[in-house]
Amino acid sequence: MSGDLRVQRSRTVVTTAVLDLIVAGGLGAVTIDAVSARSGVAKTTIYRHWASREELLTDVLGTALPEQPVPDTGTLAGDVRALARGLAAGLSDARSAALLAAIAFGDGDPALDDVRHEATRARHAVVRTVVERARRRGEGVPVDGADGIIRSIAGPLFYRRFVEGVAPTATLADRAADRALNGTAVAGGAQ
Amino acid sequence: MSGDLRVQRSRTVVTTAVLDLIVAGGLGAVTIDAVSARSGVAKTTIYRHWASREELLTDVLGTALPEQPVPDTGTLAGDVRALARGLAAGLSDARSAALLAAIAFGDGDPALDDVRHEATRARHAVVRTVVERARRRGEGVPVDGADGIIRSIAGPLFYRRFVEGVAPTATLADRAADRALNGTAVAGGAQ
DNA sequence: TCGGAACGCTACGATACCGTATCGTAGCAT
DNA sequence: ATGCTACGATACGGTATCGTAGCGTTCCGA
Repeated sequence: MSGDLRVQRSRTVVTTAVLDLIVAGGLGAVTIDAVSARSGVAKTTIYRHWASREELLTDVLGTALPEQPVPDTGTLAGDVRALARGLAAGLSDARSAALLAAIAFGDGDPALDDVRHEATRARHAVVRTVVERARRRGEGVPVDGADGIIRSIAGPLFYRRFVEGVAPTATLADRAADRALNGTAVAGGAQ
Repeated sequence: MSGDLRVQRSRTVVTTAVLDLIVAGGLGAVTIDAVSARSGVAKTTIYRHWASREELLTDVLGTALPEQPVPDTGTLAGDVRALARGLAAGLSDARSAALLAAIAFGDGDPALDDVRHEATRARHAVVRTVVERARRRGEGVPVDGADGIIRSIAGPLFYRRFVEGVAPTATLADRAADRALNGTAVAGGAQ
């Protein structure tokens, strides 16, 4: 019924070009003309598949970030450290770092806020899972819970990457994980 | 020699308009036409004082952030907590928050990198001063030093404000300060 | 094979922005 | 009072962007 290879090809090629442009120059670099030039797909064809630039960006931002595997090391400390290292690795890769920046900060266009927030929420869900599991095991958890851990990990790593302009190392990730768990009182556990 | 009130007035009115626009819509909202419309100063006059949009933004970003007072509570913990609370307060004010975002993240235009980095360095200097003073007192200091503290404070607070979209509270600041100092091994102190 | 769908190309109209030119007006200093 | 300087208004050339129209070409599917 709808197995036209041309359609599939156009969509994937355009999507890839959008990601490339985000990596190269952020969301602002994603103009339809630039996408057309980079992908080799005619501008008219792009508009045949997406009604507007906003819809194209929404589509890409909502689907481009791969599923985050949930670590299961047996302890909250181990899981949190794994998550921190995973994020540091992601931020060290130009492609995923640019995508994370686009999702986390946007470009000031409120039209993308919904997708961005949804994608952010999905990223955070992994941490919530890990914390919830630790609670069920009876482990102690920081008083500010998963949100506190999220900010204590993503905060410093994002700051390193996007303000200081340097890719965070595994050592930095470990320090962030360390602080996330040991910096404030724990509660709810058998300690 | 150069006490023309008209010049002074034009410059201040334009500068204020630029700040207003940054608050309202980020660096991207600062177009010369918008500045002219908002300030009531003719576009030609703006160009008589600043050679280009870039020069105008450089000027404003370089001078708009007020000097940060250096806390001196007698202990590193007290000083760090004061700094964290100060930053949280700054991020809770729409005006300074927008300015901090502009300085920290920019808008992708590399032409502003120099000012932004210089302004960031100036902000960080306060933390370095506090840490250096603690070292001279013989206090223990986290192994990753002032940079680690900076990231552990600014990271979570920035994340709260610019990713989660919520103004950080004093409680959040205290937790960040707590984690910044207690999360990782200390060194150099008499303990 | 052949009809319809998808595609590419080019050219638009409509904005928005930068930075400049022109020209007349208003205010400052002396 | 008068000359110099700053200012305002308007218009302009140039570029970039969005999104659309027209038209011919290519390819998929039945």
